[in-house]
Amino acid sequence: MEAALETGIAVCWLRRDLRLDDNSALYHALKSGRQVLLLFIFDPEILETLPDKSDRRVAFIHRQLQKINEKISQYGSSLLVLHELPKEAFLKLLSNYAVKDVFTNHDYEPYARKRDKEVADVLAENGVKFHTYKDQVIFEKNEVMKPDGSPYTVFTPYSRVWKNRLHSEGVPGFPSEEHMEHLLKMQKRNLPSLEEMGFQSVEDHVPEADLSEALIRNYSETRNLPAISGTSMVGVHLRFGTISVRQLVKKALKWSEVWLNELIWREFFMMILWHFPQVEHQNFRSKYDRIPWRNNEREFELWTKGETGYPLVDAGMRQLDETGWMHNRVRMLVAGFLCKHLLIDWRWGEAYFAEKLLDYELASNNGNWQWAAGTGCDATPYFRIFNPDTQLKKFDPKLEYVKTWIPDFRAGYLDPIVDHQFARARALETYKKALN
DNA sequence: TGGGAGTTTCT
DNA sequence: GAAACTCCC
Repeated sequence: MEAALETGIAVCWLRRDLRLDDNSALYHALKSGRQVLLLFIFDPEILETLPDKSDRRVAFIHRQLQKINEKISQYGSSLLVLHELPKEAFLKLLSNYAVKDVFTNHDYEPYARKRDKEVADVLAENGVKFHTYKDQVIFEKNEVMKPDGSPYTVFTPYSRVWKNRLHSEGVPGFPSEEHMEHLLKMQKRNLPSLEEMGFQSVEDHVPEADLSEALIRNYSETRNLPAISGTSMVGVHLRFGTISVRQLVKKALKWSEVWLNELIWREFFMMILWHFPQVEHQNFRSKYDRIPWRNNEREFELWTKGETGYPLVDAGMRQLDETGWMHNRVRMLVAGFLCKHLLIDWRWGEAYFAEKLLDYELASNNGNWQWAAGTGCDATPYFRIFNPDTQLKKFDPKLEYVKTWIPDFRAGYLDPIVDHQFARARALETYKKALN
């Protein structure tokens, strides 16, 4: 390749693709003909929004970067980890290295789009080429659209087109792991410590993803039972890119249509956020702006603490607080309970989940909260209101899950903070009046 | 990827 | 009296 004759290096900027295998941007960087410097930037603008300085996600990222650094030291290279605003980090980088190209993978969130635009401008001003790639999804942006060119806002037709397109195109691979010899040779550097960045190291104990054939095949049967380990726990790994979504889709195609649909829901909500970035703060359906949320702070606090008096709701909220994870069936129940039984704005619940969930992902969290509140696209209708006791009988009849997270649970338990029948009637009345 | 309430049907 | 069905929210 001609580029190999020139002097100057390439930079591969990792963000939420923290892996060395099947990484699209890394693959293209390593094949560019230049030596590749691997870079990660801890963005203070993001870190300062995290209220908990023992945040498990920061610890998880830090640990993953250490693993990557260890791994590439075997190739005589090192990860460079900076802790400053990305724009400034790049200016510093350009003054220390003869950078000719920067490679990175697309990030679709509103803040990331703004950040990447700024970095692209800085690089352009300095004559550096900025190459960006699709990596975290199978189909992005405008790739799955209605025949008239507008974005889908209903899941089922979207998923149909998504699947057709996948079958005709297949799943691409980017075997970056086969080209590691093109990493820039340099002395191994240490990462800034968590403490230096204002955080504390914590046990993150992120569960390993279970990608076994048996689990994925049984997923459609076991996924609704919170007492069973019937879910794959891939959320956090997809969030930070420690697993390639392409590898997951290959397994889904072989073993489970239902599990594949969950992966498509993820892309559906990412597509929605791309085309309708205002949903980050606003109802997808503006008609729902008229709902007079009660927003009772005391009730919200009881909800967060898992003291609503409804066992399955409380067990879920306690699991979330203690582990940073909640079973999906229970997520739907607690979200519906907050919005409908308590008439608290979905944004409050969304913000709480964003703070607590290890697998927090803006597009999915927002999409699913708006789904539960009825304010979103393809959302659950306002009159569909979960009965927390019925859900308990259906999905945890032996109280196994409940007793795991509420060890002192007894038949009496707490008095419900609100009577189901009363709350149901109130929600129907409130929504109906607002939507008329 | 509901549930409540009323009605009919099965036992 | 439980289970199935139906209409409505």
